[in-house]
Amino acid sequence: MTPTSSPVPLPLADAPRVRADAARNRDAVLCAAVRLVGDLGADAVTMDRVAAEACVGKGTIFRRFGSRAGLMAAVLDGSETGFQERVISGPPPLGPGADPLERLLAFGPERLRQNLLHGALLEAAAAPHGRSLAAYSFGVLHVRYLLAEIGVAGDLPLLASALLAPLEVPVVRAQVEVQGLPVERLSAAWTDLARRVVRPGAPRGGPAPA
Amino acid sequence: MTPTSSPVPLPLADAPRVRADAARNRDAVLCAAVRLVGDLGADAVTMDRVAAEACVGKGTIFRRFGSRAGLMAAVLDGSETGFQERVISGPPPLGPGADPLERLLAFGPERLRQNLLHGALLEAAAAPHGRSLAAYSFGVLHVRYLLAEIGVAGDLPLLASALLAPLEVPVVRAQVEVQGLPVERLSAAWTDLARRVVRPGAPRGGPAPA
DNA sequence: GGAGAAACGGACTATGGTCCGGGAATGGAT
DNA sequence: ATCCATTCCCGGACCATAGTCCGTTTCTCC
Repeated sequence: MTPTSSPVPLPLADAPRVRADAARNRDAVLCAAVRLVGDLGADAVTMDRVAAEACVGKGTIFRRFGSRAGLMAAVLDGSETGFQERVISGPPPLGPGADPLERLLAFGPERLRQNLLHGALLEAAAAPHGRSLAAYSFGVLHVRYLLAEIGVAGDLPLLASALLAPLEVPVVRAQVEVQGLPVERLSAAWTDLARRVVRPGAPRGGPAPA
Repeated sequence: MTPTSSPVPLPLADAPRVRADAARNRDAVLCAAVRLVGDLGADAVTMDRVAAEACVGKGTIFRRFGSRAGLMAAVLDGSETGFQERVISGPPPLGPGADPLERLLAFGPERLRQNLLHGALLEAAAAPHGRSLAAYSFGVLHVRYLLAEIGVAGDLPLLASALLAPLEVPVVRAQVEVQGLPVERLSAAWTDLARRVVRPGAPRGGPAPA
């Protein structure tokens, strides 16, 4: 797929040469982890199990992925990348081509669905305490861009973060799984929220801080 | 059962009589936990340490508090109760007596401060995955009430939850401790958010502007 | 004082994460 | 091509900690 004209995939400046066995093991571990997560669900997967499945020592996993969260983040990477691609270059209204407001109103429910779909995995991939940083910061960046495009004034980074916060996995999980609210209702409430935030009227909002 | 007219303070219908030693141990454990959390911080406190400090077996702690999170919730209880009292019956603008909007705008920053102050403890008190249910549902209830009082129309429970979500400990911790944003800026952004949400203009939402 | 129920406590298990001695891959020298 | 020195990696024993289990102890009520 990648149009690299070189035999080895992009040595990338002075990338410290990766030993062949290391790469092989990394792949084996990731592969085993993906399979196990698919079969048993993220929170039933233990590191020892992954190690055994990949025929690899436990230490190897931790050296390559740092922690359980790191491994889960790697497992998650595929679908998360797909999501980001759909946002960046997919068809409207999620992708470019639609009005920024439309794109925003499409983004929330889509992110919500994504969060519910991969809930366990996303939580497992969250750093010790906090959300999965990569996924989160992409969302903030995108929403912030859309808000600017729409012409919203104010502290855009924090406004974007505030719009994303109600979609966080623990929040929506509690609402859906504990309170039993239907997903459509969450979606509707979120778009309502977004419209309220975006709605013109300049409530105050000083000039955006640097 | 029969309304037992016993001399002990409020047996509460048919409360199963609590054995004296059980109560004593419970107190000892809680006391030790409070002290240790105060001295070392919530995440340096292990169950074994608490057990040793309270001169009690580890099993006893788990029987009484269910889990580490349960114990931490009990430790947290004091300050959380204090916070709720200030909201329910304290002086304005947080307490009753001020306009609902003023109360709302006071509530957010106060909750924010509370969350930053007891961040570690609040996270430790959160159930396996999710927020501390008691604190959260109180906040939702209160904000929901204020929104109704202000005359906001729409899905109030979810709107309230959406207003509270950006104040969640993991979110604000990341913003303050990782990104280094000043607390005042978070406060300002939240009140801006609240004003936007409350601002009249009926974007759509449900009918019944009460 | 005795019977029965409840609680105690610490050994035990499960799991994430660390450490370090042994060993293989790599690149250069012969 | 072979061999050697270096470097990095491997793997599983080891540790810390949350949570469970069950024989023993202690309380309560009659």
